[in-house]
Formats: sequence, structure tokens, C-alpha cells
Amino acid sequence: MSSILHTKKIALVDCNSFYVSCERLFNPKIRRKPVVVLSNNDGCIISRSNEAKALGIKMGEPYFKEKDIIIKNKVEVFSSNYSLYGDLSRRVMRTLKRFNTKIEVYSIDEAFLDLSNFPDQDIEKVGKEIRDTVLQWTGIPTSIGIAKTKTLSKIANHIAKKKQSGVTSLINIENIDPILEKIHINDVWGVGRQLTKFYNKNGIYNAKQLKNKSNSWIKKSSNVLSSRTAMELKGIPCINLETTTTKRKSCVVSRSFGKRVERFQELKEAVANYCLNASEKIRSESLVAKAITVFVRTSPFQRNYGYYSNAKKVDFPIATNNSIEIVKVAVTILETIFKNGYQYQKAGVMLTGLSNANEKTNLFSSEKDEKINSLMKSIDSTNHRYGRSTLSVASAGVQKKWNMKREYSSKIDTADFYSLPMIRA
DNA sequence: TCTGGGGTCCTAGGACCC
DNA sequence: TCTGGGGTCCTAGGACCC
Repeated sequence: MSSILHTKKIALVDCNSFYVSCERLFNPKIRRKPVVVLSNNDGCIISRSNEAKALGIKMGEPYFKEKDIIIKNKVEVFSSNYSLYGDLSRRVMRTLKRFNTKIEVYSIDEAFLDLSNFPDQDIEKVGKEIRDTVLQWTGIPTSIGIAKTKTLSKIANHIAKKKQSGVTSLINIENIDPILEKIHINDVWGVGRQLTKFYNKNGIYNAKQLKNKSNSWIKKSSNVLSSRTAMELKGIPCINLETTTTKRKSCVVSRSFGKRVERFQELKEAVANYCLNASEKIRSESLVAKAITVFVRTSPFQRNYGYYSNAKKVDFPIATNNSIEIVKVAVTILETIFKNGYQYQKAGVMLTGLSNANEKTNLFSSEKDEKINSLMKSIDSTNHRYGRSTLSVASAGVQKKWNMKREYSSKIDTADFYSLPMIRA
């Protein structure tokens, strides 16, 4: 006997121009103006208001290339403020959880929500209610796409973005082929630059064509991921909702420098700082790392200066999250990959093979380990209370000449943010 | 002058084993 | 000249995502 069949209904809720919307919350004067938010180091444009999009400012474009348009049109420019965006993101996600606990927080500004428990005929109305509630409680405008699979809900969302209501459902539409036909293949979730090239070569230019391609051909000439995408276009769910937060497998901290760096000493300071951030992060999640990779490189855009890029991975004797040990190993790696005479533009560290700290199968765990653990704990809580890098290690340096550029920060402090009232009507 | 950062998964190929 | 065959495990690199 089959249980009562509900149509599977997945919503993709996506915050509109998220970083710009966050800045606008605290700055009503820029509500109707063109606004952009820049990546770290004020390098690229990573969020644009509709007004900025209308001016032809492209996503991911280097800031300096768009500077003329920006000045001419008095576009408001902001350096990114990730702690602010993170706080607002959590608030949006909390609001979404009130509608259904079956939620996958997919990125800082997106979540998949299982709405199968609502009747098919009400689904568009439910979508609108979610949108209104998020807007009212957090001030963040969203777009919502609803369909039978994640891949289709992405497409529905794509359409919703251009609609006044901000909500699109494909649930009650008998034949969605005419809709899929209008979706360019490169706008399909999971199809990037390389796959687009490959599909085009094989006469596939839109989502409908991919949907109708035989599964065996796709699997044979591409891979399982591509065949999953095609199945999902057919309305057969192949990509599950990941509702439980699984522990991460790696942790990367890397930055481009505000200025080019040539001296070993400065590179060392930068790498030591990245190690401190990374180890603090994995400690906060009770993880230990099996290995560390350190990498350095010069700018790939200025090859005439001589390009150099190198990386090296080293296993720790015992999986660890000890800052001091991690910095020590990182510095020895840096010594082996550093070469004089180059203008370094970026460096980073990657902690890999992460596992639970308490599952340590370490026969040699000792009193000394206990001492280190409690030292790390007190460093973390002090830094949490008084600001990052209150307590540090000597090699991390104090001058930080290489530090990021952030000329246009709105300087909104999340401490202030928490004191703001939450509006419920 | 100035080009982000942080993830995951898959696959091919090498090392190693019997 | 001819130099097995098949399995597992690991890693680096590629492709994709936001």
C-alpha cells in the first residue's frame, strides 16, 4: 500500500543582491541608487543593485575596470563587511526555519526548503508568505523558486528574479518544456564554462535539449554529475536536501596582499596570521587537521614580472589544532617554497584531513596535550572578547604592511547591529 | 597602479599489493 | 622480440558552486 502522495516541492530562497541589500538596511539614502560591494582588497565587484546592473556593471569584474562608469554615475561603493553579512544571513535562515525545519542552508544568501507538506494548489501563496515574512522581519528582499527538484527550483528562481512578485512555481504546470527551452544551458545549475563548451559542440544550447538527451550518452561522454543534472531537469530528484550540517573536510585561509610583498619576513607574518585564523576556526568546530598545505604566488595578471607559484603539503606527526605547532610547520614549508626576487601577490594555508578532535586515537596523549588545549582555549576566549589577535604568536608580526585594502568600508559594527530591535508586525 | 575567498566532488593515474 | 591481471588506495588537478 502506498502512503498518501504529496508532490515533492523544493523551494530555493535566494536573497536579492544580498551584500548590497545588507548595506542598504543601514543606509536608507542608498535605497534607490546604484550600489556595488567589492571583494576583499577592493578587488572585484561581487554584488550589484539592480540600478548598477542596469548601468552595465558586470559581476566579478575588477573594480578598476568599471571605475569610469562608477564615477560618472555616482555609484555608491562599499568594501565587503562579512561579519555583518553573516549576521544578517543567520537572521534570514532563522526566519525560514519557522516554515519548515527541513532546510539546507546552501550559501550565505541561499537556502533550499522542503515544502512538500503544503498542498500543491496553495504553493504559490506559501511562497509569497515566506517572501513577505523574510522582508518584514529582516528587511532583506528575496526571490523564491519552487519546483520538484533542486535543479528545477534553481531555474524557477532564475525566473522569479525577473518578476515583480519575486515568486515562481513550476509545480502546477503540466508541461514545462516551453519554459526550459528559454533557459540557456550555461544558466543550468551544475553547468559551468567547460560543460557549456562541450554541450554546445554537441548541439545542446538550452535546458530542454539537455533534458531530452539520453542518460546513457550523458553518462558516457561526461560524468555522473551531468547525468544527475539531466534527471533533475526531468523532474526526478537525484540531489538530496542536505538538512544536517556535516563537518567540513578542509579549511582554507588565504588573502591577496594590499601591496606586493618581496621579503620573506613579511610573507612569514602573513602565513602565520592565516594559520592562526585557520586553527582558531577548526578549534571552534572541535576539529583537528591531519595535514597543512602552504602556497604562495605572484600575480597571474602580470606575467612580465616573472610568474612564480608553488605549494607544499606536509603531514603533522599527529592530527592537531594547536596554533603554535601549525605556525611552526607552516613556516618551515614556506622556507622551502619561498624564492627571492619575486613580487608576491597572494599566500594561503589549507588545513586538510579534518576530523573530530575528541576522537583522537592518540596513544601518546598526555598531560602536555591537556595544557596545550587549555592554553588554546584561553587564547580563543580572550580573542573572542577583546577582538581577534589580542593574543597572538611572535611570528605573526604587528605591522602587517601586507594587510588588505578596504577603503570603502561602511564600518557597521555587528555589536551595534545586535542592539537594534527586531521588527515584527 | 588596481583582478576575491572558501568550499565540494569526481576522475585519472601512480603506487602498491597479491 | 616477447614482459600478467586485477584490485585498492591515495593524490593532484579539474570543474563546479556561491
